[in-house]
Amino acid sequence: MKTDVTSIVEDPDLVEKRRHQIVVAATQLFSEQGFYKTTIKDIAKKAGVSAGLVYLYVREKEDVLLLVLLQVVEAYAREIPKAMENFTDPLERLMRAVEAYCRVVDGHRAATVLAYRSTKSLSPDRRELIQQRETETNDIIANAIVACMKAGLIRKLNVDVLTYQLVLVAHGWALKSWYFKSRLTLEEYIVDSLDILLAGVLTPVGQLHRAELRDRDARNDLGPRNSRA
Amino acid sequence: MKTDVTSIVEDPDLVEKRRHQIVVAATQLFSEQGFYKTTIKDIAKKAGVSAGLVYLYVREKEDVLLLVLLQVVEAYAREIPKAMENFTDPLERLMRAVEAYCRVVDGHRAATVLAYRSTKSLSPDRRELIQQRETETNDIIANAIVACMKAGLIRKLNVDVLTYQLVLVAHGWALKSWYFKSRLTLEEYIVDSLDILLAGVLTPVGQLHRAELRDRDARNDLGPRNSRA
Amino acid sequence: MKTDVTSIVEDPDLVEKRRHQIVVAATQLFSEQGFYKTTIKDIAKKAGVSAGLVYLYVREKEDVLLLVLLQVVEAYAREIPKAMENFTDPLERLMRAVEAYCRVVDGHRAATVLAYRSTKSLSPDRRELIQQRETETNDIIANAIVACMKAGLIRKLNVDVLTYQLVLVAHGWALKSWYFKSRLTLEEYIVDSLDILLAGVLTPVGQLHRAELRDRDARNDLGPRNSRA
Amino acid sequence: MKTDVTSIVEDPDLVEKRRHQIVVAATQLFSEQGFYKTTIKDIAKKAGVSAGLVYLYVREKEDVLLLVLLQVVEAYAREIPKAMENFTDPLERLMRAVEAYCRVVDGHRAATVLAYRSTKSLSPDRRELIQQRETETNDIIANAIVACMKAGLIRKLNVDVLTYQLVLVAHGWALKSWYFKSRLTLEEYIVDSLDILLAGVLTPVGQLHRAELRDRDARNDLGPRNSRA
DNA sequence: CATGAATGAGATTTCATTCAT
DNA sequence: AATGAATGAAATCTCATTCAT
Repeated sequence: MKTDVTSIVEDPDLVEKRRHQIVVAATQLFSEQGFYKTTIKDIAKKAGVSAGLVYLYVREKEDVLLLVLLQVVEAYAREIPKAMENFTDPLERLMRAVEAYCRVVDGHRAATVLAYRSTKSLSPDRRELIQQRETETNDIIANAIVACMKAGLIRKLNVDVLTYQLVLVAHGWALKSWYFKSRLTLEEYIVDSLDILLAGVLTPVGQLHRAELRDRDARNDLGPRNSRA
Repeated sequence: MKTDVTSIVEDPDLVEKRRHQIVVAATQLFSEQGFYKTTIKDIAKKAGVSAGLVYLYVREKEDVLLLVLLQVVEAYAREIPKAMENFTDPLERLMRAVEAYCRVVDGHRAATVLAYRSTKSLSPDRRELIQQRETETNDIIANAIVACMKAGLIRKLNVDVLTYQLVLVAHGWALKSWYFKSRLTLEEYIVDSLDILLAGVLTPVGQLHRAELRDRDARNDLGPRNSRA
Repeated sequence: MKTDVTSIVEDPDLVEKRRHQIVVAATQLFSEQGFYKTTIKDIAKKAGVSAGLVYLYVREKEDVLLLVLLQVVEAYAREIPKAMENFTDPLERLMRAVEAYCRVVDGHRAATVLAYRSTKSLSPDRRELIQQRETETNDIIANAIVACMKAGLIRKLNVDVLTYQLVLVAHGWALKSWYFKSRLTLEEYIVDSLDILLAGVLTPVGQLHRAELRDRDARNDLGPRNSRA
Repeated sequence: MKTDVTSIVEDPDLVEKRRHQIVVAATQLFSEQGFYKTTIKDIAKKAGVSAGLVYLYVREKEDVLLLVLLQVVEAYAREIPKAMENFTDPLERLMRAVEAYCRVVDGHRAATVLAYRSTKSLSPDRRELIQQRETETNDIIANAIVACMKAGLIRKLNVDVLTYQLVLVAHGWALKSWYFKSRLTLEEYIVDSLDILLAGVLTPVGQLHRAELRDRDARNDLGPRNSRA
């Protein structure tokens, strides 16, 4: 969770607060104009601080990008496990994970696209840091798939490929939002995507199990968000 | 095929030749270092010409990027129909299309990633040009899906979502090559990905039909590449 | 002893103490990295105070340099007369003066070099202040030479030139310490330098007189440091 | 003679010419205001070129300083041997060398002072380059002293110390010009300084020999510049 | 008195673009 | 058509200095 991005300022609360200001401003600007067309002065102005101040909280401009990207990948790493934690059924856990992933992406659409566009603008070590976090997130999905497989709900198949297909579902929502936005809601997108992919990978037992889950949710007023395994 | 990129030089053959030199050099450099870290001088040196010459064939640096990206999306628009043209069976056409897409992406891995990273570095009008071509390519896939649906091979579902899922399969090979390269061959990736997606979308009739296609290919020594519907 | 460098703080003892802290830190840093590469923060950190504090005792950064340089030239003005005060013989006074000069320089090697390098970094009025003190020191040497001349110990010659030659002997020890350090001790340097210069300027009477002084010192256990005229 | 300072521009004549422009402007500005207070824009303006141009001939600002300082130390290394080359008499060679040294210093007064002030502003490797050249120059003087010693003209003494005393005579003319300028001509300074130092180091034979040289010069109308051993 | 966060002016350096040759 | 030297605008980053606490 700790970054190597070091600050001249000591007070950790202040660092937190200032960095937040900077990251919020930078995320928007980077998304609109890209990393290189955004100047430190732009960021400072939008954040309501002086240009020099930025350098009290960051060593170089690239650190701002790192901070922005870390924010996203750490949102993934935080939100997805949280969405799964109250469920024990393997299939439900997998579906919750994908759903949560899509929702986090939706909440950070700009930054997700930014991650695709700008990770290579980072120096190798910073880039590795981001990719490592991303891999950790993917492992959560992969583990959920393996659990389904062990429970006989998903047929034997290449876990890496399915993992990436699910991940790309989530990322795709951000990457192609310019195309989807006028055609689908996020909920429809999630349901349709899962429909296609799960239909392709569930065993007959898995299909039955999925139908049961759907029935249970339909009986409860509570809706899927609060269901228990 | 026609670009708005105008050149001072008249002789169209020379323009063709010089632009090719420039695009080849630029593609490699943009992929390695990104658009902004690559200078016109870098490109000129790698292309074996002077910096000034570039400006005889291009009005601004961004035009070079446009030329590079056009090259990729036009490769898509050229190769995918070609891979389908000798086939009439709707399912086979769809599978050939996806396979061809993946192969073109593989042949332009660097440039495909570049498209994700750098399309936003273009001015709005140039960006639109690229996105329009991309949409055209997607339409080829979408039409193939619709054809399958009409033939009762694919069940009713959201065509846009499936289209994008298939497109993301192809792009994913480039985007995540750093992850896949050590784990899968391109062929395995294509087969596994189609396996998952088709299993999820084919109707019972479609499943049967797919099995037939597979049997036919297995009987021929020719292998799938030369089979006819 | 009085500087124009004014302080916001009233308590003179505190001013004294704080300035000492600052000067000690600054001397070392300026010597190692030069005036411009040394930041106020560097100085403050090494002095164990805050950056803001420095500005309670100094009006601008240049004042710190002035303080540092004043410290050296005032060490000259203090130490050299002290080394002469117990002697009345003109030749001995001159030799003591040069010897003392060399020793003070040795004790402030870094700051002496600094004076050569950085006096010009001062504003004109501050620079003049330093040069004036330096001239005062030189006058001490010049007067000692004139005394020897009047006593018939040194032949008629250009006093300014000899003065500067003697001064440069002292300064040279600091300026070229990178060259001398591995070849000579300070004592050897002083003896050899005086040997050369005095041999060149003493009258026959002066030569005899110098021999007498040397004999006297040799007879006393006391050694030259404590001898009386 | 060749520097590591590399230029983007190929044409060596142009490089020569531009660098000369730059060095002339920089020498004056560095001398007046010091290295750090002089901006690249100042230099460019005084040289009558654009700021960007400077960077076609130099990689960093520090390279300009290196170029300026090299110019001086190379003038030493060029002029001093030239002043000696037509003479074979060891004492005459030594005197010519010192005289030439003083004249070169006089011609580069500003840059000589700059060398004292600013050598430490160079990075270690560049600094070493300068100091090495300086040592080479000193070796010329040292060798001339040794030759006199072997010929029995100078008494046994520490060659390093005498070398530096003679070097400091030359440098002193620049370092203390603010003091000397109103009191002495360069010629008087040279004669008086040599008078003092040589009187102190010549053997009786050397003294006689020096007198002979002086007589010979006095007999010729030609004056010392054209005399032969 | 002391602190240290904040400011903002200013310097170096890069590079797209032009243009004389 | 081609070259490559020259320009000059713009961006990053540093740091002396101030000032609220």
